[in-house]
Amino acid sequence: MIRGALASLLSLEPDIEVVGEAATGDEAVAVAAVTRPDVALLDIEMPGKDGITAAGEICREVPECHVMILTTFARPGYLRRAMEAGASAFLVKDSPARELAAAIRRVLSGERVIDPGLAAAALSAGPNPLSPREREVLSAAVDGSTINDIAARLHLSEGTVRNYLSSAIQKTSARNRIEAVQKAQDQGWL
Amino acid sequence: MIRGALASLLSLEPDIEVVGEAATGDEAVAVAAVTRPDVALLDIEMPGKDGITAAGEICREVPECHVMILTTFARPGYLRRAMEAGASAFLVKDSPARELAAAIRRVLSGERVIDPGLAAAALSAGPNPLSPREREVLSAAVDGSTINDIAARLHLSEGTVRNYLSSAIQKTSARNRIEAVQKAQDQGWL
DNA sequence: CGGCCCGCCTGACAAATGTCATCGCGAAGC
DNA sequence: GCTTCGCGATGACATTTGTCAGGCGGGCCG
Repeated sequence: MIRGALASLLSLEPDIEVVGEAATGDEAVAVAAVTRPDVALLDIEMPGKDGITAAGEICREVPECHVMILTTFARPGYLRRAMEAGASAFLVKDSPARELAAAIRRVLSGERVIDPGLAAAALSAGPNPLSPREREVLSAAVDGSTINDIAARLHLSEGTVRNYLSSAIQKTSARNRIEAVQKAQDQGWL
Repeated sequence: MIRGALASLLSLEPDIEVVGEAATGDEAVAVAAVTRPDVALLDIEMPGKDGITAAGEICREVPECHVMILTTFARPGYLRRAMEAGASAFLVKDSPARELAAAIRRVLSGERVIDPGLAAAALSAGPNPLSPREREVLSAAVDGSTINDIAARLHLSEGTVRNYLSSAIQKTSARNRIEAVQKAQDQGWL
């Protein structure tokens, strides 16, 4: 519904034409490859491939396309990863709707559009401190799995999983895995 | 942004006029009390007062107003509580945008609009099995607090908190508090 | 009025989780 | 070729968490 509503609204702008829509990340990449638009506007949380990896693929396969990220959550790590993937803009959904068309025009003219406060937060927070393995284990813990489940799923020993969780807990300065998961998600580290 | 976009879109319909917008639950109640609209369209997850209690208050204070809930999550418990609060419609955001105006017209003509599949799920799932105390404790556990934190915050003994959590875990047929919290939230029981 | 029942609270035990010290192994540097 | 360094893995210990078997105390029926 949201996507459709924004598309309708953007179509009303005289200088903007909506050439395609997609519900998933993979679909977005496929549609962009065919329609070769000037701008691709992506959400991050989507079924299937997430918006950031989709952004990377679109940048690679359709180099003339400016990729913009529009997301609900202003997480520093999201911004960082979006930029590394080659995005030209990073907008959060709580800015007024009028801004969207304006941002698209600015991106088309070659500018990069980023909320200054969020940029500062992303830089001051520093890069993701979690090692790949720690991220993997922490991600496997989000759904409330027990240590044994995680160990089985990742083909690790029980104790190993504990250590990774423990170090993730310390790096996030949390008191247990639940807080660690939440803080990591807040930062966009997963 | 979403609210603004939907408002713009609805304003384009010849027979619909948007008379007010609000960012929080309390604001929504206040605006409705002043503008006395035919229809109030509410989200559930909002800062401040949540949409369901706001719906109840609007129904009480502005009886001629039809309250509609538009939410991201199709949770049975949400639907149940919305209906108990007096809502006339329950829509999820993944239906197409065109449906929204149609649903508003149907509500105005006195119909109640509910997704049939969701209604079935809400009825077959039965009512919320958690006692008030269990809900309270489980809600206090969502942010990863330790048992001691919860006990202190709720002025209970440590062991008591454990028992409530334990029984909540069994009632949700989960394996630990994390799964219990997730399942309860899925059902809209918190 | 008395007993019964049920929701709420407390204490002891078992299992899981979190912490620490240590080891193995491959990559980077000399 | 060797050393050094750091990530990944393992095992033993303290703490937290989950389970269970009871204790009040207030409402409902006989």
